[in-house]
Amino acid sequence: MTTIKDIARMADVSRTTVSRVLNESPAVSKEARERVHRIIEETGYIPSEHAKSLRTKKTKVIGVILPRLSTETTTRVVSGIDRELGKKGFQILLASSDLNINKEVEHIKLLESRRVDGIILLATNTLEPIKTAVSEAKVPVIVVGQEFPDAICLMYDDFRASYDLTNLFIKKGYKKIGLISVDEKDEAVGYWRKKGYIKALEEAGLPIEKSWQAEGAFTIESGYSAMKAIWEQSDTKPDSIVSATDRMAIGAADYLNDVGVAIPDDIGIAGFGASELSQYAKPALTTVDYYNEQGGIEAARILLEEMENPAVKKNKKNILKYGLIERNSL
Amino acid sequence: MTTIKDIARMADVSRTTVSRVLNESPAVSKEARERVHRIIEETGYIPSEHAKSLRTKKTKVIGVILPRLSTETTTRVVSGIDRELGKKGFQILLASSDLNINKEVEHIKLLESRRVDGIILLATNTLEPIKTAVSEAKVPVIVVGQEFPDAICLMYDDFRASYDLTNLFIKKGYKKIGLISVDEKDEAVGYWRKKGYIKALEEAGLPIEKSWQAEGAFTIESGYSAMKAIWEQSDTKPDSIVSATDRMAIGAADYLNDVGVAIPDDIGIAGFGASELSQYAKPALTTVDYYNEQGGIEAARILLEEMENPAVKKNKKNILKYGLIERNSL
DNA sequence: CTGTTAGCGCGTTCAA
DNA sequence: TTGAACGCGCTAACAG
Repeated sequence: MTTIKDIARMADVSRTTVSRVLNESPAVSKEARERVHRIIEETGYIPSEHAKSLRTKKTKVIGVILPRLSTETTTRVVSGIDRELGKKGFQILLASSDLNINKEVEHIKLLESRRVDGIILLATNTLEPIKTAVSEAKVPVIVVGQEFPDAICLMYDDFRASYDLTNLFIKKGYKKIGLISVDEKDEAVGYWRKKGYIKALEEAGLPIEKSWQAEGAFTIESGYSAMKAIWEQSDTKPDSIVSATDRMAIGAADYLNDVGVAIPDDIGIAGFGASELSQYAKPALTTVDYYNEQGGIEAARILLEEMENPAVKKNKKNILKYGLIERNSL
Repeated sequence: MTTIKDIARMADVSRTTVSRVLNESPAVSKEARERVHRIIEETGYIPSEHAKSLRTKKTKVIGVILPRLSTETTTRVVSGIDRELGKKGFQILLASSDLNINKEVEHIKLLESRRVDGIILLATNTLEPIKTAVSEAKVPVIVVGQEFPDAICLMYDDFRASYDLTNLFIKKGYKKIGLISVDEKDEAVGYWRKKGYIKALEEAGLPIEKSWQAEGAFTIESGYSAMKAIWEQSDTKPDSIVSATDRMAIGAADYLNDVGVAIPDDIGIAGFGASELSQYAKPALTTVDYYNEQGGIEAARILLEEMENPAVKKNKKNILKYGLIERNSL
C-alpha cells in the first residue's frame, strides 16, 4: 500500500508538503501542488483515514446498535440516520445485537474501541446492564425508542398513541376491546402501549377483560397464536383487537380469516407501525405511523449537535410525533 | 482518553507488557497480568482498534455498498452478511448509494480510505465506472447481484428463474402473457428477467406482444402505472403478467382491482423476490424466492475466503439457487 | 518473563 | 513556501 512517504519521495517534496496538498492548505507553490497531484493520480494513492484519525481524534464514523436488520422499523430509522449523517460525511458502523441483550452492551464497548464519534442505540429494553453501559460510555450516545433516565433519548409517545388509537375504537362504537401485546421488558411496546389501552378503556368505563388479552412476540406467527388463544379462551368474544404491532395484527387477521370471522364486519383490528404490510393487507389495516425515518433523521441531528456541543443539554428527552392512519380494518 | 501508556505507568510495567496482557500472550507473569487487569478494570480503558490497525494492517471491518437500505432484498442480504461476518468478529461499515451511480464509485474509495479488509457491493448496474472502480480496488471486492467480467461475483440466476416462472404460466394454460420490467441498465432485473420471459414464450410459440409490456421502476406505484399503461394501450388484453419484482406486481394487482379485473380468475400474475408483501397479499402472490439471506451468507464466506487466500480463484462466478413459490395469483 | 527500540501513516508545531 | 522533528496508540523484533 502506497503511503504519504512514497508520494513525497516520488514528487520530490517532503511529506509535510504532500499533507498540505491533501488538506488543501494554500501555503503550497503551484508547481509542488501539481507535481503531487500528478503522482497521486498515477499511483491511485488513497490516504489512510486510520492514521489520520489517530492524530485528529475524529473518525467521522458513528455506530448504530440495532436489534435486527430485517424489520421495517429499524431499516427506516437507519435509513434516516444514514441520510442525515451522510450529508455531513459520516458513515455508519453497524452492530446488530440479534435481540441478545448482552450483545448490546458488548457492542457499545466494541464501537468505542473503534473510536466512533458517537453511538445511536435503537433500544429494545430498559434493563440495568444496557442503561449503565450507556451512562458509562465515553462518547455521546443517543437512545432511540426507549426512555433511559440518564441518557439523551428520543422516544415515541407510545402511551398517548395507544390511548388515541384505543379511543378511536371506542368512537367507532366498539365495546369489547381486546389486546395483543408483547413482553413488558420492552417498556415502550410492551408496557406503555398496554397502559394507553387500559387508560382509554377505564376512562370510557369499558370492561378490561383478561381473556381478551394475550402476548405475542412481534412476529406474524405469534400474532396468529395470540389471537387463537384469545378466541379459544374467551367466553364472550371481543368485538375488536388492539395489536401492539402491525405484524401481530396481520397474524391475528390471518387467524380470524381461518376461522371465518370477517374484518371489519365481525371484528375490528388495528396495529402499530404503519408497515407496508398494513397498507396492502386486505382489508387495509388501521395503524399508528411513527414516522420512523424522520425519527432517524432527528436522532442523527441530536447526535451531531451533541458531538459539536457536548454537555450543554444532557438528560434531554425528545418525544417524536406520530399519526393515526385510519383504514378499513375498523 | 486513557492509553496503553497510562495503563503501563499505573501498573508499573512497560507498554509491551500491557499489550501482551491485552493480546493474551502467555509470556506474562501472573502478578503483572493481574495488576494490569485491575488497572484496566478501574480505568475502563478500551484499546484503540485504530492504532492497532495501523500496525497490523487489519481492521476487521468490511464495507457494504448498497443502493437503499429500505428494501427487503438488501436488508436480507446485509442481514446474512452480518450474521456470517459477525461470527468471525467482523463489523460492517455501511455505504448507501441512494441509487446514485457516482456515489457507488466514491464509496469504494471512501471504504478503501478507511482501510476496510474487504468490500461487498450489492450492485444495481453494470456500467463502466463502477466496473473499473471494482477492478482497480486494492482490497477484495465481491459483487452481488450482477455480473462483472473481471470481478468475483455472486449472481442470482435471473435468466433461468424468469424462464422457469414464465414456463409455469404456460403450463397453467396462459397464452397472452405480458411483462412488467425495469430499465435494462439493471442487467440482472431489467435485461435477464426479460430475456428469460422471451425465451420461454418463443419456445412455446406464444406471441410476444409489445403492448403487453411496460417498464416500471421497482416501486408499487410504478407497477400500478405500468399495468395501467398495458391495460389502456393493448387492443386485446393479456391474460397474465410476469412482473420483474413483487412490488410492481402488487401495484399491478392494485390497478387490476381498481378496474374490476379479478386475480386469478380474469388474469394471472406473478413476481420476483418472495417479499413479505407477496405472502400476505390477497390473493397471495406466486413469486421467485432468491434466498437473499443465504446469498448474504455466501457473499460473506467468499469474501472471507478471498481475504485469507487471495488470488487463488479470481474471476470466479458463483450462481445462487432460487426457488419458485406457487401461490394463488396464478 | 520483561523492557527497549522502532516503526505503522499521518498532522502539526517550529524554524528556516 | 518548505521541511525536520515529534507524537497519536499500538504491535513486533530483539535483547536481556
